[in-house]
Amino acid sequence: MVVIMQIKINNASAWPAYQQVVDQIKRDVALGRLKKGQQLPTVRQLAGELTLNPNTIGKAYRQLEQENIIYTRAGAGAFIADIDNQLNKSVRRNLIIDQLEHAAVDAFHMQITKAELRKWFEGILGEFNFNSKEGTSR
Amino acid sequence: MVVIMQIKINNASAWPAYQQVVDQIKRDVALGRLKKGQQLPTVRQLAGELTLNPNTIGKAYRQLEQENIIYTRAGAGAFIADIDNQLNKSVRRNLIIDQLEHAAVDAFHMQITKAELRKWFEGILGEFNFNSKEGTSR
Amino acid sequence: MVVIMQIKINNASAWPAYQQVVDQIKRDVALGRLKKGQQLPTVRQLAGELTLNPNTIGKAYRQLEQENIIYTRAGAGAFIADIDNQLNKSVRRNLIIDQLEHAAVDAFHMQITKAELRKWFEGILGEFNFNSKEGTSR
Amino acid sequence: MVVIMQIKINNASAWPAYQQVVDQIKRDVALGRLKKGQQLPTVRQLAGELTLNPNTIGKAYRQLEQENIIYTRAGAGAFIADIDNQLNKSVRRNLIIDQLEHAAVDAFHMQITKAELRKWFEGILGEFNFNSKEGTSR
DNA sequence: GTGGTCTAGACCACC
DNA sequence: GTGGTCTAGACCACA
Repeated sequence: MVVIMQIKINNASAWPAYQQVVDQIKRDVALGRLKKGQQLPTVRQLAGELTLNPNTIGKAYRQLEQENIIYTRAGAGAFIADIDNQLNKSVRRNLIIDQLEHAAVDAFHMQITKAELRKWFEGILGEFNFNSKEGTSR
Repeated sequence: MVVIMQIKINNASAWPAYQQVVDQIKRDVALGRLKKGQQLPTVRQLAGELTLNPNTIGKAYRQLEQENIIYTRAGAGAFIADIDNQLNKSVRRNLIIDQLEHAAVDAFHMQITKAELRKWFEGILGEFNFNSKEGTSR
Repeated sequence: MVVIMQIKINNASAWPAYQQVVDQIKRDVALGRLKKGQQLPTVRQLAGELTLNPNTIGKAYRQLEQENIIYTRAGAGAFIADIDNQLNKSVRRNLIIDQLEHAAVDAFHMQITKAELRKWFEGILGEFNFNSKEGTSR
Repeated sequence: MVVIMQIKINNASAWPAYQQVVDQIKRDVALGRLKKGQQLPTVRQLAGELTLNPNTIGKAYRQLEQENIIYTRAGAGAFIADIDNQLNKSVRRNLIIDQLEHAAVDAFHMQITKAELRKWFEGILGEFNFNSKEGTSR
């Protein structure tokens, strides 16, 4: 009943392990691999698979809960939540724009052309089934 | 001869101070506000302006030097370097794509449409004088 | 003879399921929807309706009995009790004041005006048939 | 330079220790005892005073940061943030109303009169300097 | 069984 | 010095 996750932890990464878990679960939700109501692996189970401490997974789940990506019920498990993150929109909008600008700055310093960067960007957008007035446009 | 920097540090930001300095200098280079050969403020001078510890500025300059954004000459100061970051292109390519994807994931969770995200992205690209039209500028 | 309950369990809520059952029954008594002597559904019956574990309902009933909101008769069922919670009044007084103060603190951090908060409070009081006019009703 | 806190932890309470720390700091901010920019005690210092583990205090500080009550800077300390919690307003509005209603339900079961409950409520409001169009009205 | 809390003690990045 | 991350292992409430 529990989903099989395809999470990989890079110990050499500058990002903390719990953050990598958060990011990859958010990504899986965005890509449609995880859907509303699905149960996530238990804390202990995922900790075992990734050879991390259960506390570390617990921290990741707590952060996901706070972002309304999942909800957790002690004694029951952790589940993908319904999407309702209209909140904080103004704050997060800036975060997203910051990320895009940051990527553009780095691209400049690598002498990447706008055309190339655009191509990468469109490639990523293509992977998502956005809540799109664009419906079947791809 | 020394450039006047327009750097602002946000103490409440999640990013460490030295990282904010690095990012804003990289951004100014990318936007053309800082050009090859221009001298940066001394560590102590900039530390004074931003009311930061000189160690913090020193760390920022060291990172910029490592990324070949600036070069430092003992007894002379720090200067904007010529662009030659062809080096670890494949590594950085992935970093940029990661950033773009990360932004897209966050956008999904905010229920932002592809069209809107594309608009933001183009807006950012518009600010830069990218190599596309300046292929020979170095 | 058995009352039809209008209880809803929110799985995504931070409150445990048994607590939600307790709260809603207490609320229904306070609002006059449930009256002295009325029989509650059996544990199994309510568990079935709410798709919860009978243990969970059992725990809720046990807590309600302990608070003298209901009484249970072996072989007969659970019934709404007469009000006689004069007992640990001083203890509970503090609990209520704590709740009110907690709400006020949260309201402050949301920059809600006193007038607005007062309006909400009066709105809630209006729903109840308090003892003020029913002094002799028991 | 660091504020002296008047926090007390009740080990017998049903509330976890870290939650009690969060609540009391929020309360002190709301009551005006802690003001924008003030530095909080260090994690280790407060942990020592309350004979709790530094991790427990760290958890409390992290939660306060997420609620935008404070901001923390590794290597510098934790500070009271500027108020800007306009976000989540609709969500939190319901939380506050839930708390008020909960208190009213409990008061009913204690046979407290509306007048008495109102008196308590006004007593609490009196302690706060709300961002009030009521200015000096008290 | 589940997740949540807490402790003890380690190591790291940042200032 | 600061806070942040992580581990190991304990205990608790909930389902």
